[in-house]
Amino acid sequence: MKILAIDGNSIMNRAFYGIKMLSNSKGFFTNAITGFLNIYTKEFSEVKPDCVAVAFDLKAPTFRHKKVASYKANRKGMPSELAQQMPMIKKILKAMGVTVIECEGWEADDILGTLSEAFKGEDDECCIVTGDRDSLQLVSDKTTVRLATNKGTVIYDTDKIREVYGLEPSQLIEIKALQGDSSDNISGVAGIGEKTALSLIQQFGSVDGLYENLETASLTPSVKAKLTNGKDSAYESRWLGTIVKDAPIEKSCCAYKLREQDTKELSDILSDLEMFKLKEKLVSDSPAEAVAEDKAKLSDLAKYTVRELTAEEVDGISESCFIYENGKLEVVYRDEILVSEDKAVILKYLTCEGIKRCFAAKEAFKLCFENKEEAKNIMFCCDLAGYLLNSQSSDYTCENLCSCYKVHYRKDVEGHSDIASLPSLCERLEAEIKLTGMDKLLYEIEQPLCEVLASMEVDGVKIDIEGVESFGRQIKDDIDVLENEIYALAGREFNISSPKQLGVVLFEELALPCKKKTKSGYSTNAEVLESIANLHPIVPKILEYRTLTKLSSTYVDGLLKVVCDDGRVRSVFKQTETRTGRISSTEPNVQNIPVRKEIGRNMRKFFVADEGKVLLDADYSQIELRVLAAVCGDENMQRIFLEGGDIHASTASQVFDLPIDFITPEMRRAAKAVNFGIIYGIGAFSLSKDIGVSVAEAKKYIQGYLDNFPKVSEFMDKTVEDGIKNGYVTTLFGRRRYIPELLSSNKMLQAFGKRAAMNAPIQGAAADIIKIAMVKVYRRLKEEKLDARLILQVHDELIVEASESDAERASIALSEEMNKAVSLAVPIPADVNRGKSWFDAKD
DNA sequence: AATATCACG
DNA sequence: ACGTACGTGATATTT
Repeated sequence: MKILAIDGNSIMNRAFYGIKMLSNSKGFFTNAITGFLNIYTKEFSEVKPDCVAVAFDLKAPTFRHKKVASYKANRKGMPSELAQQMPMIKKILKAMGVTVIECEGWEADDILGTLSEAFKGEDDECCIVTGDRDSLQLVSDKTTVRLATNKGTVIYDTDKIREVYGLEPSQLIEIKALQGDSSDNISGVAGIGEKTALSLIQQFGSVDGLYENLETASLTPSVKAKLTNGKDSAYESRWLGTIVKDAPIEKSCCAYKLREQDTKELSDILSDLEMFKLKEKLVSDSPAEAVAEDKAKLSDLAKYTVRELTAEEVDGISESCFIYENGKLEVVYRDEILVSEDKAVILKYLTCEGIKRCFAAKEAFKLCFENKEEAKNIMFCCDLAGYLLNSQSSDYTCENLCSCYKVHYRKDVEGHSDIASLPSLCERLEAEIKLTGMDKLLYEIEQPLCEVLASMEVDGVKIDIEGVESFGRQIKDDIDVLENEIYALAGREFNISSPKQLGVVLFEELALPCKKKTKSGYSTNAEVLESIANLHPIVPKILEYRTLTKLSSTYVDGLLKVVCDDGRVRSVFKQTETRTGRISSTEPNVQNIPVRKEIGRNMRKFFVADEGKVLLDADYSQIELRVLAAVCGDENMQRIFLEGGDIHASTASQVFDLPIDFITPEMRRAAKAVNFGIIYGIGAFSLSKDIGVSVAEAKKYIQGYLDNFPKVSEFMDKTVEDGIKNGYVTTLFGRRRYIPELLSSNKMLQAFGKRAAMNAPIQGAAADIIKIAMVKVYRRLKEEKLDARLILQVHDELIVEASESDAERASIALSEEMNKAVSLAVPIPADVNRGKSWFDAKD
């Protein structure tokens, strides 16, 4: 009989620290479980054992055992992120049919020792899997130890031990007796370390042998003295370090045979933990039960037939779900799955009166717009619902949502699993949305917005390609010149874009002071370079080189790569990407086109209006601060906005207690930095860095600010408190953000969680507001039948392309709808400008 | 695939 | 003693 005996605590520990933190939507950590099961399956398939046991330490021993005293004394409580995973892994193992052994008063390695002793018969074999070198003493011709290390498993048999230590496995105990082991609270002999212990045992064979010959041995007087003094301790350590081999556990192999897997239980636990990859791996490992299970379930389920959708029957479809992707439409209606790749049929379906639920509606909206039609009666979007329910996830596929919300994923319907599962998934998500009070958010904001985004994506924005090309040529010439100047100043050629090579040139060859390091070397970011810019002429050149290459590769080349044949770029606006509720933009990202620096701002000259049209640019001013003033209820802060003054100057005036005319630009800058800092969950250190004052000074500013606006302080405290209590924080409009980091035992993560908790209701509410504004603007422009369309969104800024004749009315519509998007305790004015290019339309 | 950097709100 | 503001996406280099 061959047994696989695993040290559960040790492997969980190794997995926990070896794998980056993973947590599911509920904030439950799963990294140790994942790591453990990966190691388990790998070892199982390599060892091919007849039976398996996983041993765990059990706390709170009720009767005396030699190690009990030291056990508690020297072991720090494991972090809560790991502790919470321990009961789960035991449950999972039990469901897998694996024997879990826990024995009060004995540690896991004692259990392993006992098992290795029990499996010493002629045909027996014991493979121990652990991360703890202690267990190496158990190695014999019947027992191997498979040591889990950072670099994979290392197998120790008797020969390997001899090779590595030059000792027999059992002599490892003797080493420990002399050397000790601080992690196990074993003292050993004071002053004897690894080297000495090894040479002594190699020479004398054992602790006994050593002390018997101590008088006559040729040892240095100091070592002799240490040994004499530490004799008692050596024997005690030897006793403590010896792994027990007679723990009171079941010793017959029958007890450790794999039992039948409880597939349902296992699959439920893993779904609950949202560990879908592992579920697939483990559950499909026992096909017999899984298939039987699926068959049983199948008989209760609707049997779908699949056929082509015809144009004639479309109008008769009263209530259905659909998925439209890659030109293919799938509809589930009653007990049929209807498919079509015929554009006319698809359009007829999307524009018909029937009520529709769907997955990823944007593509369908786009198809309609491209054909001058409008999709009708799309009542529910699964992906958007899933996003609202948990914005942390990165995967809103049908299959994943089914797993998260325990909806049976219909793998049985060949090639149409997603659509076959959609009706149940919709039902489940609708209930969940209602339960969480996010109905309005979904039905009045996100879903209508989806159509707006589709329209923006279809329209795109016109690019002055020749303008970009000529700007690019100009920049590339400048880069060439700079490159040569830099090589000349450095005295050699190197890759300026490589932070690694640049670091060597600056901080070694030119011996400039290195201010900061990254984990792989010198930090060479702009902040560091600016601080040493006046120490060597090469540094400003490098900064300029960076600015220009960024412009050239990301903006000039990057933009030219994505313009369509008609000279417009069509960014993808992603609606389920950010954790705060903002939308994001890709291919190209139109939300980070340069504006702050003059040279970069030129790029905006090439985002232009089509012939006969103009661009209208409307942006909210200080929307986030206004949201803060409104939600925290601080009348003092609200009054500043109601009076319509300069918010930064006014806060400066209040915080420094000076009339507004006495506020210097310097003071205003400081107040502005504090205002931003407050929104981000401020820290004195960062503020001090930002405005260049001492940390103490920064602290005073923050304190002064919070004293002046006490409700801001209260609001932040309350938000964090709610976040800890509920696991999530919400915006004014009910949007949630789950923040599992708040419950972390890692101080850094927890601090991050607090900042995120303070920021999310502000950034999130601002995102909600502009989304509402977008829907309103979109509807208003349509209602007034204006030749004007929303084409871009940059978080607090909307850009409309309008015909010259309708520009004035569109401009009014834009400003009115943005101003009255929501009604808060403070106004939210939007400033509108117009021009032939984005550059011109800014102020 | 990860890291460093830098563009935006 | 340590790290140090929130949220994104694209690019080049290095592993």
